[in-house]
Amino acid sequence: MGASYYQFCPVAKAMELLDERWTLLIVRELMSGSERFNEVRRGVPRMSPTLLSKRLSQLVRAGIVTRGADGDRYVLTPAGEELRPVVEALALWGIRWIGELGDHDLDPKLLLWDMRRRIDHDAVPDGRTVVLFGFPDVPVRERHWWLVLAPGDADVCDMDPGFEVSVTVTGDLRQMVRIWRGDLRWEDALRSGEVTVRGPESLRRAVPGWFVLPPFAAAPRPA
Amino acid sequence: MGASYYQFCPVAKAMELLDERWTLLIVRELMSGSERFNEVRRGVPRMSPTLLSKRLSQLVRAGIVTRGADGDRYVLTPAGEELRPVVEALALWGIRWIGELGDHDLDPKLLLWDMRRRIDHDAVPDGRTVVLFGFPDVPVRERHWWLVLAPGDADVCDMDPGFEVSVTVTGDLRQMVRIWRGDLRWEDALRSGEVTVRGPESLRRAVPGWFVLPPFAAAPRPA
DNA sequence: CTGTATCCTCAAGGATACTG
DNA sequence: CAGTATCCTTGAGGATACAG
Repeated sequence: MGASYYQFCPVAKAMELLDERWTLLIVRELMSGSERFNEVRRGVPRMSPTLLSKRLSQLVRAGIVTRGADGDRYVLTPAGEELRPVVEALALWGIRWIGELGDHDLDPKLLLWDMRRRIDHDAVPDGRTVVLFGFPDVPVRERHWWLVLAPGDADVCDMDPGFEVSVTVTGDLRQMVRIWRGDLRWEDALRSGEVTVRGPESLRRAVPGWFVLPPFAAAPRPA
Repeated sequence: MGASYYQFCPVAKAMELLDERWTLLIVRELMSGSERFNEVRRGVPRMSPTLLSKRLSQLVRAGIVTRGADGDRYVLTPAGEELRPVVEALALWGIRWIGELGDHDLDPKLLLWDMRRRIDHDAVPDGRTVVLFGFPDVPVRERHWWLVLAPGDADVCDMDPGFEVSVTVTGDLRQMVRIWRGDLRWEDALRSGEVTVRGPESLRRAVPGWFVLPPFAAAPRPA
C-alpha cells in the first residue's frame, strides 16, 4: 500500500491506494478486458513481472480486484468497476491537455495490442483477413506487424505468420498513433500520403472502418 | 516530474504528472479556494514546505497552475480547472469505498480548516458568533478549537481568542469527522448524545445549519 | 503460462533548521 | 509570509534470472 496521508478526506484516502506508480494503468488494463497475468502484462510491458505481481496483490487486498472463480483470472470487484469514471476522467484530461508525445511513448507493440481489442468484427470481411502494418520510422526488428482477423477473433504477430496478406498499411508509427488517439483523421492521413494502404480497392477503402477508435479519441480538444 | 510510462495512452500521460505523492491533494486545495503558499500548506500539514514548493513548481511547469498577477498567488490554469472531474470522481469513489479511518486520519486542525471555508454565512446570526469545539478524545494540546464567525468571515484559533463563546460543541473528533463526511447525521449524533451542543436554545438548534457539508457527503453508500 | 527470487541503485520525500 | 538549505533514510521499483 502507499503511505498514508493522515487525512480523512476521501480524495486522500483514495490516492493512498491509487497514486502508486502503475496502479491505475493496471486498472485500466482490467477495464479493457484483460484478465490473465500475461494479458495485463502486455498492456504494461515496461513493468517488471515482480512489480506487476506485487501491484495485483495490493489491488486484491484493497478490494479492487478479485481472483476469478478458476483462481487464475483477475477481475474487478464492484469497487474496482466504479473506478471507471476516474479512469475516464483521466483519459479525457490527458487527451485534451497532453498532446505532445515523446519518441519513447510510441510503442508499436502497445498500439497493435490496443487495436487488436477494438476491432469492429462486423465490418471485417468473412473468412481470414490479414493486415500487415509497416512503420518506416521504427527499427527493423519492430517494423512489421501482422494482424490476423477471423470472425470474432484477432491475433497480433511480430513475425510473418505465413498467411496471404490482404492489405498493407504503411506509415510512420507516430502518425498511426495520432490516428489512433484521434489527433489525426484517417482520411487526412491518407489524402496527405502520411499513411498509405495497398490492396484490393474494396478492402483499401474499408480498412479505417475495421478499427474502433478508443472513446477519448472523439473528445474535443482545447482551442 | 514523475517518471515516464513510455506509453501514448492518455491515462498514462496524465498519471505521469499526477501520480506523484501529494500532487492531487494540492490540486484539491487550490480547487477549494486556497491561493497562498501557507493556505495550501494548511491543507497538507504533513507535507514539508520544501516538498510543497517543489510540487507547486512542477505543477506550474506542467501548465496546471500559474502564478497570480501579483506573483504571489497560485491559481489553476484552464487545464488545472479541468482536473475537477478527476478530483470529484476520486472523492466519490473514496467516500463510497473507503469508510474506515485510522486514528491518525483524524486531525482536528484539518477538520476546522475545512469547516472554516464551508460556512453558510447567511445562516449564521449577524454580529460575531463564536463556536467552541471540544474533542474529548484528543490530547489536551489540540482538544479545544474556537471558530470565530463574523459576516462573510471565519477564523480558526487553537487558543482562546478571548471572545464570549456563543455555543459549545462537544463530541469525539471521530464522530465530528463522521458528521463532516456524511457518515453520520447531525440529528442522529445529537439524539444519541455522541455530540452535544450547549448554548442558548435558539442557537443550539441552528448550529448544524451553519456548516455546509462537502459535496461528497451526500453520496449514496454501497449497500 | 504464472508468477518468485534476488540484487541493486537511486532518488523520493520526511525532518529540521534557517533566511529574505 | 513565503519559501530555501541540508541532511538522511528507506523502500520503490528497475533488471535479470529462475521455478512450478
